[in-house]
Amino acid sequence: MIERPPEWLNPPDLKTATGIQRAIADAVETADRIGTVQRVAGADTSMKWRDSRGPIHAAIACDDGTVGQATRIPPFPYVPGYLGFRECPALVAAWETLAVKPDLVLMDGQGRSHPRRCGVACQLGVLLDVAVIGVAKSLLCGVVAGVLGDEVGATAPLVDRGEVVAMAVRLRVRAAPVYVSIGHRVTLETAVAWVLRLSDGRRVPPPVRAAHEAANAVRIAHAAGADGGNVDIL
DNA sequence: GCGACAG
DNA sequence: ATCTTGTCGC
Repeated sequence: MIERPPEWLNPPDLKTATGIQRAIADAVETADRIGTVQRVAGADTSMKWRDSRGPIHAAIACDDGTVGQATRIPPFPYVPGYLGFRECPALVAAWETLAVKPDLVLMDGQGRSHPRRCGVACQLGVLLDVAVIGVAKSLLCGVVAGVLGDEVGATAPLVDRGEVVAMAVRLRVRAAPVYVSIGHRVTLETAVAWVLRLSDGRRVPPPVRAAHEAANAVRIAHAAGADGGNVDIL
């Protein structure tokens, strides 16, 4: 049984990055009651449109406003089921630029809800040895069992080949759910509790949004030559 | 064989 | 994933 968090956050000022950062910090203040987590971050990557062989820009956005970032050339184009092998090199490099490491990371993508039960969130968690929760916006495998309620906070299990591999969670009314799954060192129940705690009434939780924005910023800066065209090829 | 397919 | 323009609702 999953307990609903007692209170919801006020919507942040979405027009500014500081608004998002405040939302994350506020959420962590009330969320650390369900664990020993001190610092939360979001992780995401960005790339040029229709250029699945081009550089991958990774960002890890922490709740204190610091951002780890890196750019890498992926070893192969996008193939469903192999995303972790494309994104993890850049993500690990971004992690290494952080002076202070987070205790919990919300990764944009699947964790156990993967054909071989090892999505990008699992891979990242193992490589970094840190707790990771997978937050995906669409499905790679599995079907939602039963009916997902219309209300914010509604959940329904995602089943693949007889296993519950994730939980569909509605974070915004009249919006599609996100799929929360185990990444690393966290149970599905705890993962869902964290996502609910960190949510602010929008479809995607603030840490993932912040990481998305940060990764986009890295890509824009790279395109403008602000990084001197620096790309470490692995 | 056919369709589906995170980011 | 990313790009672009327009429309709808609070």
